[in-house]
Amino acid sequence: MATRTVELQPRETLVRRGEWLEHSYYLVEGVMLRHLDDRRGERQLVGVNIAGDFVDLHGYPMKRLDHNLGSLTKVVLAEFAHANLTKLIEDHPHLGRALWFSTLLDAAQHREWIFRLGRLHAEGRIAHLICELVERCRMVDLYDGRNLTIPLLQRDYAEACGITPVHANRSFKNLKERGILIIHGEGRVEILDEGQLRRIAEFDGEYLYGQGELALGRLSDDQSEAR
Amino acid sequence: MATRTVELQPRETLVRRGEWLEHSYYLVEGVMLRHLDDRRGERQLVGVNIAGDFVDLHGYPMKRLDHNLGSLTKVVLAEFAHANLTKLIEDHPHLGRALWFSTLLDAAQHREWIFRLGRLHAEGRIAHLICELVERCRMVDLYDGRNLTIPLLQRDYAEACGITPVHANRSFKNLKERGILIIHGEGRVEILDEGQLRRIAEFDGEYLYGQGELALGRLSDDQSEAR
DNA sequence: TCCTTAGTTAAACATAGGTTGTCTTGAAGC
DNA sequence: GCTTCAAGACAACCTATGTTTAACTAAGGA
Repeated sequence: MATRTVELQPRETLVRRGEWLEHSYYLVEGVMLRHLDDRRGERQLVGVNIAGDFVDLHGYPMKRLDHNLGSLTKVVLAEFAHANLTKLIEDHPHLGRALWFSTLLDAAQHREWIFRLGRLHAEGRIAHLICELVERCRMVDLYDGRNLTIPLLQRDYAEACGITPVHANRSFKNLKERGILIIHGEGRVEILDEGQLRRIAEFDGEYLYGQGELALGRLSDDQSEAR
Repeated sequence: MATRTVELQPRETLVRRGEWLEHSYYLVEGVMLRHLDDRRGERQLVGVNIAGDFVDLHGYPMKRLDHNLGSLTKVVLAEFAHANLTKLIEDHPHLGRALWFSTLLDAAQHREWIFRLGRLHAEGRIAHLICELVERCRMVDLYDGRNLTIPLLQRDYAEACGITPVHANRSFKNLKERGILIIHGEGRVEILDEGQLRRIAEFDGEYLYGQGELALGRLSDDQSEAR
């Protein structure tokens, strides 16, 4: 059903805030970042997408995006025309609900990001973000049990956590001294003590709705579940 | 189509995180708050709902909520059974998209809350929240051009903005001294200089999708728009 | 080899915001 | 009338985080 495949180099922009859309994109491979900019041009990340995410499906009912969307790594995207989605949903209402559900996962993640920024200190915020990414990578078999291989720079962690790069650096240093994790070059993060990591993050992965739901990645398995 | 009407007294809980749901509620009158709790029981607000909002429609595709939902004021709710929504959507796919859209408005607001917490200082955060509430009240004719009449306490502003009540108090004092707004008792906020308020909030109301969209409040007007 | 650049590390200092405690006010109850 | 309580105001002090600047490292190009 995809109309075509699109590829982006690292750190390219796919959609800008306010743009009107007639297609949505499914992320086949790579990592993408969603962000808002403040008046001085500083970015606030509002989401990270990995392979298997429908990155701007909300652009289908909303018709334009309220944030910017770009690649972190080299990415491969499958493009879907909104007109085709409309037809699909009218023919298969349960698929419509599955797509709806997948956009609500974003909202649930957003709420957890609000919690992270509002209630946690720098180390907890970084820990929480890493817990989320580990958990989501685990769900799609991109986690080897020890290394998170999403090539975010310390600057990116700072932009996600509402802190400065300098302070992100201080925090990573503390986390390393406490034996919790080590950030290596090229953005590889080695998790040494996931239990403690989750504790300081006050992390509870329920909001990722990992089990028994209409997860998009397993769409084909659960048509029986619908209705 | 509503199965029944539900009323709550101020500061009562309607749904708790993790609860399984078979109904969703449309807020007919009053104000509701959505929040997550940290380990010590401190609350982080993740949303404010006013009359005209479908407060937990995302509980329909998701089947359970990842956050708590309660009343701020006395509220009147209309209850909709999920089974009825399913039938409605299958019979009227464009209504399905309108409902989907309304849950995506939440997500857009969440993103702006992330921005607020990540990029703004205390005064800007409070200003941003007030701008959002003013704008949303204006959209449903609940704003008189000068007074925001949502009875949030300074404590509530603090819980929404990720600061302490003491610091919220300091910030309100500064905003008053700068001639921007005055918070009166019982949560009435008098806006003195909306232009400056929006400036320090870096506020741009685009994300509320106020015009020309499938706003739920005008569902009946725009069936022509659908499809 | 040298230079450049991006990313990171680090120290010194400045400030926003947290914490604690005290005081005032007004409403609710007796 | 008196208490009690919640909300708010405000001051003193402390800590987390921001800011600035500079140094260090690794990769890549000339």
